[in-house]
Amino acid sequence: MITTTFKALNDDTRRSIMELLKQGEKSAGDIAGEFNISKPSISHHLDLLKQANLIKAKKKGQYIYYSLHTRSLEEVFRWFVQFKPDERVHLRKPKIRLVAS
Amino acid sequence: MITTTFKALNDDTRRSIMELLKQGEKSAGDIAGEFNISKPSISHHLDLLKQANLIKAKKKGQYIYYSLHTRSLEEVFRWFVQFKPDERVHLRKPKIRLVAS
DNA sequence: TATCTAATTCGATATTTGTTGAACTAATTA
DNA sequence: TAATTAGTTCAACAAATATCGAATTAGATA
Repeated sequence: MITTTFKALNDDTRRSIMELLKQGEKSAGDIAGEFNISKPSISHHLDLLKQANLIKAKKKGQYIYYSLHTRSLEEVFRWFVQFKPDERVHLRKPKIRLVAS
Repeated sequence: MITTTFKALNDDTRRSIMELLKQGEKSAGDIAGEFNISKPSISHHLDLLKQANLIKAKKKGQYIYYSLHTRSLEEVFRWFVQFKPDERVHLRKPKIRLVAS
């Protein structure tokens, strides 16, 4: 649901979490350590991002590692494209591309 | 501010208004007529979209016409691109393009 | 001028959202 | 087994948000 995705992205902390995860997977505690916010609050943010399929969780022992899962970003991407009809946008990497400009 | 843009986009009615305006400029009353929501509420939504530079207003007599103003969509677009590094995305239409796939 | 229409602003309200400390679950370690 | 650690869930609360009817502003028209 695109509503869920937009809701998840409508928060500074959550967008920062996503940018943080560009570095690779991180445990919930590591993520919480980067913000001046309580762990329950971070846990809640992670839950909303997970609900929106923007991140995924993998449990390892007593740790839970979170990483980017940008599948649903494509959906939002597509939503934006409708407003920019004169621009060519590739959502998928083409097999062969020859571009001259 | 990207925060303002994400906030503006985080609402079904406002996203619908944007899609409606793809047809061209419409007066506030015309827009309100498309939704089962009071005019004050629509007026508020239009204000938030305007604050985010997603639409612009032009007064003509006693009417106010709203139309798309997708400049700030580019900013959000760019925000998304950072999460899709292996895909080529053109925000601007290139002068010449030869593509084979 | 008085009236009508288009749209916004105001004031109030119900709902949603972000936040916290405390309690809880599950895995590790002494 | 008892204690520790990582993380979530719970309950409560403050702030933000969407909504509405009423009041207000501004332009058009009789």
